[in-house]
Amino acid sequence: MGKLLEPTRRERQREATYDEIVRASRALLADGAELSLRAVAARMGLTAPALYRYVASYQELVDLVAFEIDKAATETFRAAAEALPANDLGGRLVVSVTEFRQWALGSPREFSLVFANPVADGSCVRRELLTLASSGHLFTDQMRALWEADHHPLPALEELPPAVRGAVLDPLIPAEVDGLAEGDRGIVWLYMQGWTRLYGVVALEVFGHMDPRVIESGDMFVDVMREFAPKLGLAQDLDRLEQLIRARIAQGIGPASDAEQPA
Amino acid sequence: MGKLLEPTRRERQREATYDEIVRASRALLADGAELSLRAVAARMGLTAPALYRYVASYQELVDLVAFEIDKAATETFRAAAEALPANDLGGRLVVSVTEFRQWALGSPREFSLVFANPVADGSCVRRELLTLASSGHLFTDQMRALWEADHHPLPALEELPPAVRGAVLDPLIPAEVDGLAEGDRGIVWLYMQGWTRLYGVVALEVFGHMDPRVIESGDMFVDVMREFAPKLGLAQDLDRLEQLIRARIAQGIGPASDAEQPA
DNA sequence: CGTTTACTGTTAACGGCGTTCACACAAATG
DNA sequence: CATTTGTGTGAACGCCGTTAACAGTAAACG
Repeated sequence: MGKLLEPTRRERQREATYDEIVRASRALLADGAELSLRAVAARMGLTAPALYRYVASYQELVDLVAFEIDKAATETFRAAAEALPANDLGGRLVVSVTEFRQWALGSPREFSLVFANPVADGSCVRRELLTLASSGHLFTDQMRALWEADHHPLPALEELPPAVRGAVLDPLIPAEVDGLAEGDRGIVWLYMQGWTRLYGVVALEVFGHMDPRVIESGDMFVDVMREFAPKLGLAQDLDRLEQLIRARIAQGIGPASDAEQPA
Repeated sequence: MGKLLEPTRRERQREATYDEIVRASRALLADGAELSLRAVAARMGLTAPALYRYVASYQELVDLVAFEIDKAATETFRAAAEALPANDLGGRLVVSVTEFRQWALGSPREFSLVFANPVADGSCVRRELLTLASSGHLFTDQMRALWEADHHPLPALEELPPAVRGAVLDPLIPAEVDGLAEGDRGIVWLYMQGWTRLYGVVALEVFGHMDPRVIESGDMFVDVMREFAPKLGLAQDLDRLEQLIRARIAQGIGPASDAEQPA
């Protein structure tokens, strides 16, 4: 395995084709069309069977596209955070998850692809996708930075149920735990709790199983954030954080208004 | 429109066919197969176009089946509640939602059909479905009974954000608010909060976007319940309620073990 | 250099899907 | 009785994922 350098011409070409597959797929979704092998192929100017040189099945295409969509969306969440001062870690986290919500509401098909795509049994490969989710890493990194700055109280390991203790010691979720003392692994449980709360509101809102007026105002989202933030040592910041959320919500749904580089 | 009595022979026949459509659809899902017009028709011994005499489109079939599945599942949630004394309203609620979780984990396709089926724009018809959800009515009825028994504190109307105030005064969710003073409409906001929390854990678990060990143990579900129960005046009952949850979880996934009448 | 190999694309075809249309037949209606 | 209404069929259209056999072109090798 000694070909680290110099990707051959063919390899570059192949990589470019993968990129084009992803671009065509995203364009399809953005146009409101269904994601299908045939449609992607047609958009690329080739026939459906050709795509089988790159993905083994439709599901694999979905996984590929979902991964890349999550990755690209995460960059917008990160950008939103970086509009705030580097020392406002609470604000950065809150702004990122709010951007996540706005993205989800504006891109429901994409959200479903990434986050409502049953991982079911797919034992090996799809489990990795869970651990590799870009957005997950962003949020957990932000939560960790927050804790390392103020060392707010964490759930104690010995208070956690056995299964949770096992899960936080050997995490299967997208979280970086290197250099984290075992005694501080309670923070991983906070990751999971936070993600559960966040996912709940956003999924419910995206699927429309909630009063439209509450979706439109974002009040349930704010409510969930206010309830969870104190666990991250942000109790005294609640009102300011709510203002940050509402300011972003007021800008409307979808990407903040910054487009992507076309080429 | 004066034919209230005596459903004609044809009407009875038609109703029976609808029943058979639902039965065939549920059998299909239970067999792990996909729900499709052709498969349902084949299972009934007829051809696909014939189904268009009963549903206008595939989506309408899905809506019909989803509604009936929710209705049937709700009866098992209710049955679980009624295994407890009539005065243990907190226990009944907790046991019902636990049954809901176990059902969801054991019937992921059915859960997705009912609760992850984007309601999106379908302005008129599908909105009604939201309001008619049987499970929703069960849970909100139980929460209301709980409040009427002990009058635990409710969020005050004037503290609620304007959009929420509007939503609780004229609710679009499956909740019975007749005979509920306007000043007590804060309970509707509790409905929404509770449903959001519950939906979050369960959907995340069903879609597998959570550490499998935490799903298996049910610890996140327990955590969410413990966090929310105090809002229903159940703070002093937490440990007992957790025992109820864990007892049911220990019985395993799926319907408690009581089958349905084969007819 | 030429030859062989590997890669990338094609066309044709299979079975399945939702959906439409023209048509046949039985049952209720007058 | 004749007529309308309801309920089914068969054929067809255009999608879909997927497979198989085949062509051409670029890289790799002797």
